[in-house]
Amino acid sequence: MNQALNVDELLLRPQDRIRRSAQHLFLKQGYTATTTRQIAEHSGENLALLNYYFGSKERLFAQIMMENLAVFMDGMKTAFNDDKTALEEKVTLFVNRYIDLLALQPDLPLFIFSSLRTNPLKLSQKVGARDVFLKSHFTTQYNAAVKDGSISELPIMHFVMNLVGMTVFPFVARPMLEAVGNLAPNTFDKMMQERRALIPVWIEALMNVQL
Amino acid sequence: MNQALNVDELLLRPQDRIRRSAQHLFLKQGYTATTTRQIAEHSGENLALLNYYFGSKERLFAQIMMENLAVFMDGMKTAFNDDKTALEEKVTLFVNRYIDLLALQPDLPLFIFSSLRTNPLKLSQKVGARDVFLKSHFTTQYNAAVKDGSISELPIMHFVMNLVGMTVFPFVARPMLEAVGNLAPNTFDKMMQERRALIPVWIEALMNVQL
DNA sequence: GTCTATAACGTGATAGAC
DNA sequence: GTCTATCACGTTATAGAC
Repeated sequence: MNQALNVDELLLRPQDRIRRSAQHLFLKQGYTATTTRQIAEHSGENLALLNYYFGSKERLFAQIMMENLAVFMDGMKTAFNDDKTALEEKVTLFVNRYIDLLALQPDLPLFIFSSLRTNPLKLSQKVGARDVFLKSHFTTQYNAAVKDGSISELPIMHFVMNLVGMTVFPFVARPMLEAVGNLAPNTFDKMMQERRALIPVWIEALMNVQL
Repeated sequence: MNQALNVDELLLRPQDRIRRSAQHLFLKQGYTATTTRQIAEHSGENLALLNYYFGSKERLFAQIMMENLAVFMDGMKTAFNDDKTALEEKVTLFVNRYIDLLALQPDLPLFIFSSLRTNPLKLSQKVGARDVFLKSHFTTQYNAAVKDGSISELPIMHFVMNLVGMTVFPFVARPMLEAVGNLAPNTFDKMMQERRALIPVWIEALMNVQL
């Protein structure tokens, strides 16, 4: 009974263990600060298998990077493309989905933004990202609401900056926020739970501000 | 007249040129991705001088890091500690100051947040950061305004998350925002200029939201 | 597929001449 | 103070045995 491995662990192939360790280390430390030796040791696999399965460190990173970008984008996709929900419901869906995701993967946003800065995506991949948002049901609804005057006139990108900023930014700036606010260990997580209810109310207020 | 160096450049000592190049490269690439050889070459100085003047790459980085953290914090300090201005004016000061700063140094926030994640500051330095905010005139004003009911009741850290999120976050997420919004090259900068006037109005609306 | 051993190179740092 | 030359080591990647 001192068997530490569970069924999942036993079923994992070497390439999956390597991928999982790469995911963990790249997100925590970034590309250059993570060595192939660290990944091999952390995964319990042989160093040479990394190149056998993935070709190179760079190709392994690209795979991890794209998987995570897809996960990050998927939060937008599912919240913004349901054509049965109203604008306000989509905002609530978005906020809850991202706070769920980032509670489990708090390093995800900083990893994505850092990686995008040094390693900008090719146009083809950007186009995917663009369609997820600009061609979403959300965008259609938003622009229609502006036009019929039910919300104030404001370019949708300002709206997105506010929504994503209020939801995602705290996870990026967490150490600084905890320092300047002298927050106790659990306080940050509690505040993010409070923000599930707060952000939608704030966003609605912003949509009605007279500019 | 084909002399490219100006007076400033001529007056710079070797240690200053190294520091300046380190500043440039560390902010763009981060600690591990920047080599001492890159810094030496970029500065036009000899590689050995880096260790002669700064002891090690790590000590050079610590110096750059603390200078930049001080610059970043100073934006908060000056905006929040003038005891002659009202709450709303302090918000406007804060927004303008950070948009000015980050227009010149767009990589600063990502550098700070990445560095703080992997290299958390010691308590003594955090205490400095804490006092800058928690003991500021702004905090006193805010808490008084909550108490007398002139703004809605909300822990000040939620307020800060919103203010800093709306102002600083776009610079962190810029590549992603440009991709999802399909923004033309100059559009981002124009939007940030628009936000100088928008954010204070939004913040005031948030302060009056009934929760 | 998996391993050991090693190649080929880049890194931070320093000894020692000037 | 400034330079060249070099050390000692860690890095990614691969050849070749099993």
